[in-house]
Amino acid sequence: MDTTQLLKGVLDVAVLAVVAQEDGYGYDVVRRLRAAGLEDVGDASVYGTLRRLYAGGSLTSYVVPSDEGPHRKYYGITPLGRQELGEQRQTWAAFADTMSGLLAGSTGNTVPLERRRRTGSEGTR
Amino acid sequence: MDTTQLLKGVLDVAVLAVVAQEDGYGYDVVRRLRAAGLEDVGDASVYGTLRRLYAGGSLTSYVVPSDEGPHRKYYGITPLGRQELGEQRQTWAAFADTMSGLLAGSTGNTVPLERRRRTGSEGTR
DNA sequence: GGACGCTACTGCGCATTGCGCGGTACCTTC
DNA sequence: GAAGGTACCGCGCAATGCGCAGTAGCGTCC
Repeated sequence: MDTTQLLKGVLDVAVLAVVAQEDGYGYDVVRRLRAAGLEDVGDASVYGTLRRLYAGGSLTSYVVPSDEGPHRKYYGITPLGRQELGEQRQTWAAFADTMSGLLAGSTGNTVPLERRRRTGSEGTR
Repeated sequence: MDTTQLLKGVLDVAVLAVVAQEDGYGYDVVRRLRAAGLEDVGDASVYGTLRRLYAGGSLTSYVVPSDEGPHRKYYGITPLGRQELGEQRQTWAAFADTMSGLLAGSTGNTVPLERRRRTGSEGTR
């Protein structure tokens, strides 16, 4: 449902990854992200992220006038951006691993009753 | 790094998962989460999450006076919580999968130069 | 030719959520 | 009785994604 919160801190890597594959302009990056599976990503979020990454030195940018439509602000990844991407990917991998471990403990419904705590259930005191 | 943003929207599942395994009180849940790998989780975040989940009906709570120390506010998972947990786990799995696919595209440095420069973006024309 | 629609980007303000920090309180130990 | 670990709460802040409105170029349809 609310995949929105899951994007926090991940949009950066996602955008970096997409741009690293090939330079792209905002509108295009949005499409590519959605095509990649992040279907609910908002365009404003992507534009904002691009600007932030650019401001942080992870991306460069150049404007290309379009024949059919408004100009396009292309973004390309910088060495710093590539480095960031590398680190972030690792951070993500570790994090995802941790989470998978955590979530593996409870299969949603099947719970090893053996270790059930006697749940005191003391009355309210 | 700043794992803090990655926790967004995930702390909920994490806490649910931990409590689903066994009832626990705030201070304890914090320890368990940290032990599970979320070492940087703040206690205030956990307490807040517990309260939020409780308010949402995913958790029940009962106070147990402790012999050595302050009282402990135990939390247990409710059927609704278990359901939430199940859904969330799936959401997470799907999301993680998407991300892994996205990040797989760029190995940080190795990029298939072949597809460089193009962005045709098969416009509707 | 004006309305409409798609492309493309920007700015504004809001909502969520994790966190630092300070405060309260209980209990044990030196 | 001061110190320290346990245990919880509330306040206010910061980061970030998003909806929405606005601007603008260009093509199409009636």
